[in-house]
Amino acid sequence: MRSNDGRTFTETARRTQITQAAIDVIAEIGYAKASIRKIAERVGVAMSVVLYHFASKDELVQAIINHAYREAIDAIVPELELERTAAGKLRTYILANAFFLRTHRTQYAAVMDIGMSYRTADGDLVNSLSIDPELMAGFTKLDVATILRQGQESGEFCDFDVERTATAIRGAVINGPIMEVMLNPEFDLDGYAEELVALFDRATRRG
Amino acid sequence: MRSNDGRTFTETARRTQITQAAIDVIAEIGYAKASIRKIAERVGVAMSVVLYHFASKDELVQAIINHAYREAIDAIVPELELERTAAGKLRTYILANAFFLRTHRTQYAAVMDIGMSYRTADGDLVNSLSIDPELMAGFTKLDVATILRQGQESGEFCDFDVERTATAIRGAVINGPIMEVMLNPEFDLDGYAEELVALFDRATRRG
Amino acid sequence: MRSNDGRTFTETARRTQITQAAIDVIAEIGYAKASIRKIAERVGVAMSVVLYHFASKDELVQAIINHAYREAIDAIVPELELERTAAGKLRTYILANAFFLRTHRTQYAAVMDIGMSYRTADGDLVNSLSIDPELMAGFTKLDVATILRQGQESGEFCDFDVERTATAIRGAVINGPIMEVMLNPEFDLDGYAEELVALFDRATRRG
Amino acid sequence: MRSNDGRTFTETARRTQITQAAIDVIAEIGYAKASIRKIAERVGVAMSVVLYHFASKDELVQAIINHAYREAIDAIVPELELERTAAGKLRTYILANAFFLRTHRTQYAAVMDIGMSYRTADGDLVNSLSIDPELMAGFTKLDVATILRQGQESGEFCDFDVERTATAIRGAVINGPIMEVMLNPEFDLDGYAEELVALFDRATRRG
DNA sequence: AATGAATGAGGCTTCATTCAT
DNA sequence: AATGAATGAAGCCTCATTCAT
Repeated sequence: MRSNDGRTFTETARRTQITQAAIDVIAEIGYAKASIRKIAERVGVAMSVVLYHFASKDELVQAIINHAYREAIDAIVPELELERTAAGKLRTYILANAFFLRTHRTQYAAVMDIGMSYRTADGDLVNSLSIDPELMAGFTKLDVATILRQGQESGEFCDFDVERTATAIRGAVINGPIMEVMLNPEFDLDGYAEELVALFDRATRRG
Repeated sequence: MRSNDGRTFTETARRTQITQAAIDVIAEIGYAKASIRKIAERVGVAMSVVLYHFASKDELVQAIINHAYREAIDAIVPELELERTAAGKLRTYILANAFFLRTHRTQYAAVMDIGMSYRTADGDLVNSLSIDPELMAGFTKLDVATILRQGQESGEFCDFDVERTATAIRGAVINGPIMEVMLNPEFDLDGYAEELVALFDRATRRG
Repeated sequence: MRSNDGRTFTETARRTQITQAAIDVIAEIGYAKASIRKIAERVGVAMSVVLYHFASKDELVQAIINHAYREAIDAIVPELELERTAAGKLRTYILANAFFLRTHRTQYAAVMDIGMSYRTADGDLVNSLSIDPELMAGFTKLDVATILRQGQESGEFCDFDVERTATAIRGAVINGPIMEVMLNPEFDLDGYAEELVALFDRATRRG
Repeated sequence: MRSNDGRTFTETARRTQITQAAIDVIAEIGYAKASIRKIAERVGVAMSVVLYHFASKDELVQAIINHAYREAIDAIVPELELERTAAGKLRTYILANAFFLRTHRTQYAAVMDIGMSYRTADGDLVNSLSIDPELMAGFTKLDVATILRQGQESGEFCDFDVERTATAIRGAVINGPIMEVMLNPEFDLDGYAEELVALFDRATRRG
């Protein structure tokens, strides 16, 4: 019996299960120490089972990344599309990211860790890992630069460099709190998000 | 002939040399693949020389962190102390950090990588690594929260939560561009810094 | 419907198909790397199909050997039987072997590779693999020693030790060119065979 | 304390010891099953010791090949150089090879096995393994084609194709008996060699 | 102060084989 | 007749660390 991708139902289930376990393990002990053996132990199967379902550790990492991106897109993009104004979208972008980060802490941590640690055999960084192309479409909709551009075109936002400001927002909305949360799990993400909404409203609104 | 810490000059020189080599290697191939042997090769000595000077890899990592922090403090704190106003200090904080990041890219990359990857044998994160206590003093002076607090007390800055805003600024000034620079070495840090100065001026100034 | 050995036609066909695929794969990547999975992929079936038809890898190897020997016997023995004189048989032995080697290069390569590489779990060499007894009869007819003996009895050949000379001829006719052909696929087997015919004629003829 | 090649005496001794053990193990159980672990066990050290002295299994294989070739050259070439006539050299070539094969059975077997079994990661055969260039000189002197050419030029030998006849001689002198000896360790190599001397004398001499 | 040698633990991966369907 | 899933054993290799010199 086969589902899509030419994969059995069992196969799909196992892959998901392993991917989730991998995320948990990486979040807990870090990518560097998250061996295939430990991931298998978390699932409760032999190590070779993991390699039966994922041809290599690289392929598992890729699955994790795709899984995480897909969930983020599924959680955040619909929220964004409820908003009409750029200001509303920016506000939602910040709040939805914070909410997602709070509810998917381990996933975020795992992806960030992979992002810093993972290198191919050649030593290249992770963006060489091919992201599932169909994700790319949704991915673009997650891009805050698009929101900023819309806001400038509509006259809602004041004058600033879109790309650079987008980097700044990503830094404040994503990269900063990730670190914070890793070091201090008590960090109040929702309060932080509200502060950010106000901050970037002051920083972007016209007049 | 002995310098401080009961270390001879030679000893101190070798330690610095090894620390630098380690930083370069980590920045180049990532912490995960930066073995003691490769670091030793970069210096041009036998692997055991590294372990002669650093009792364990943990101790070397600690030295790297202290080295990096010390250089950052030495580079940025004096700049900050030239400024009187909180707005001036915030501006300088942003610009000096950007300049330091540009001139110490490998160091930054190495520290970030360690920050995400490094765990003690127990699985604890890197902040469990004891930071040289004498650094702590200077370290506090690097804290942007202090600047923000001063600005609110002096009435230069508008009303916002100091700690949260500090996290946001660190995210935009440090965490964000680090990622950006690692993935795209051409990223224009100076232009980015100028944009940030304007952005956070709009976001923090009273009125 | 059953053919001999209590095997259905389908069964026999699959076995032949798998045996052939195995030969090709072994010739291509070597016995050491020719895993059951790769052989199954060549056939286009699941790995377990191979083990459904051959109880173990040992059994598959045995089938390969028998298959190869049978083909060699079928190709060469009839040629030999057309000849009456020992000299004619020797000549034919050399030419037919060369022709067979040229047209069954992969098979030869596979069998040679197995001959050197294959050991049972106990470490024993391949001749411990039971050769299909019915092959033995034909096999004897392939033996050059028989030809030499006939030639000495008939007075065609001069005086030499039969067994030793047979080993020499096999070395020059089979073992040598196999190596040569593996390392240099352009090697002109037919020209070589003609040279051998002349050489062993000079070496064996009376007077 | 260092000997040539920038290697310690201990290092050189260990390398030799490991190379010898590897040859024995390969001859005994075949290259395919001769794992680094088993070789280490034969020496009586930990597996990682082997990899401390040889960066990879490839490097060990290369050392084995070079070792075997060097010994063959050292044993046979001086014998050849004592002879003046081509016929004498051919006779010596055959006898010296047989003697060497008898006294270095395991080495021969190991090299042959590697020759058939060894593939690089790309699947290429062993001649891609770089042979120590300084060996090449002596190696050429081992080539029977050179002897045949000399014999034709001097008029000792009759007319035949040099390259093809050389292949035939190698087949009868080396490849054939190797197989024979592997399958039947009692095979009388010296008797065989004498037969070969006579055989190839008949086959090559003028008139 | 430096270093060569050795080692055990662990990492990823391949493989033949078993079993339920 | 075929196959997907699972698995343990083994393979090569990297690494931090210890020790004698």
